[in-house]
Amino acid sequence: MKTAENELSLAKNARISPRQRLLAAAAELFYRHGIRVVGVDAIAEAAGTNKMTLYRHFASKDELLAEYLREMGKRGDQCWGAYEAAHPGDALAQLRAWLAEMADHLANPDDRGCALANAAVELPDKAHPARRVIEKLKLGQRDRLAELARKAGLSEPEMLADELYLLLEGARVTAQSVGAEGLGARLIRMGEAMIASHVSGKGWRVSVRATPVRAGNDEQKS
Amino acid sequence: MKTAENELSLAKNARISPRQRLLAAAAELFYRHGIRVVGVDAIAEAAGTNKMTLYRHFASKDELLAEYLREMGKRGDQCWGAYEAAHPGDALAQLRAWLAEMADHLANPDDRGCALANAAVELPDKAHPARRVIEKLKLGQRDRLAELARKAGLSEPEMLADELYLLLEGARVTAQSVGAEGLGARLIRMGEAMIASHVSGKGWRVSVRATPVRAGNDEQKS
DNA sequence: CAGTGTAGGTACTGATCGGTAACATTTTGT
DNA sequence: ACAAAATGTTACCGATCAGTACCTACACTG
Repeated sequence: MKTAENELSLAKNARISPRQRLLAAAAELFYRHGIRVVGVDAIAEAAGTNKMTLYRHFASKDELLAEYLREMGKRGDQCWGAYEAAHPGDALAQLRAWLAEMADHLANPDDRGCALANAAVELPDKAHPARRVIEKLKLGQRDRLAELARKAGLSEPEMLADELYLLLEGARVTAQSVGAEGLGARLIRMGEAMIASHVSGKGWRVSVRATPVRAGNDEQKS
Repeated sequence: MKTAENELSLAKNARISPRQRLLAAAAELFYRHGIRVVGVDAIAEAAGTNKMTLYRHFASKDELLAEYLREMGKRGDQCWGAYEAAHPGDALAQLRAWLAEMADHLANPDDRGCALANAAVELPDKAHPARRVIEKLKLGQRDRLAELARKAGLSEPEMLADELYLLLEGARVTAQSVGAEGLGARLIRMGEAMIASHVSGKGWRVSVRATPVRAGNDEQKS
């Protein structure tokens, strides 16, 4: 169904290597429908090719999955690069840009949360090779946050990174299970408060001014 | 493997109705291994019965799944009852007991996070009947938090409930994707700080003291 | 032109899935 | 004791799964 646009976007017509088409199709399907529910046939068909070509480029579905996860990690890295480009040298602004974009993602009804976290939920076997990829990438994301917090001169950067990270993960998973009603605004408010509590002084023992206190309109959309 | 105890706990020997045995087995397997990966045959076998009996009690796997989710909701309710019993009338203590127990769950290596959230991740189709169950139960949990916060006389109880809820969800999902290393302590620290910021005054514009002021036994169990 | 490697296509394996039919057996209520 | 209900057993259905064998078509390189 609706293969029309897919045919145009990533079918063989385009001069893109089958491998990349397969990866793009796998990313789309894995993220949208889940890992276990998507079969290799469906991926090959969505990529405008067939199963044999898939198995010529990837040793197994698990390896394709690992590649997909690595790709998602790279995609996240590119986002960080964009923040760096938008606010060169201003680590704090980059951090806040990240927060704003994450809140934006929440509002998107097509968003299915974090691909890595979802994959971890679908792969309970901790010995699964993809789990190592997930762990590495997730720790990398947290380290990015910590590095940014450190560059911004915030106190206890690792602690702040953990706080922001937990907050974001909670928001993303909550958006999936109960919906994203006004969650973006709440995420920003809480995240800004966390950042503010680390601007100076140490730890939580500091007065926190979250959002501009203007009462009344705390539910504004992005 | 290790069917010995299972045989004793939920096989037909025990005078438990097949329906309850099936539900218990489904809960165990769904939670431990995931929803899509566990087949009805495996559930029936783990319950010491067979597929036909399963289908005589549940119209479909989806309905069994919905019942399983409702059961998890009930189980959570019983926890709340325990907090109420442990700290009768003291809503704040109940809230903190909840936080401590959640932190405890994180440390358990067998913990697989929130069954409802995991199910939501495995069921991307928002029209799936189980999604309504998940949403209702999740909102119920949040409302419990808000009610407790209100009873404890904390400011902006709904806001605090959201904060604690996001924090907990983030911690649980993070424990699954990257591990629970020292996460329980961090959860308690952040949660206590959130609660403290609502003890008086309104919103974030209040001085926050993270760790409970009364030094000594802030780690007390339920 | 010949040779080589990549891609597409078809058909297959063996296993498992959710769900059902038909029948035998056990438990239960009275 | 007897009938009715609940449970157990086996076999089956159509669909789908991950993965493979085998062959053909094309494009590039010499």
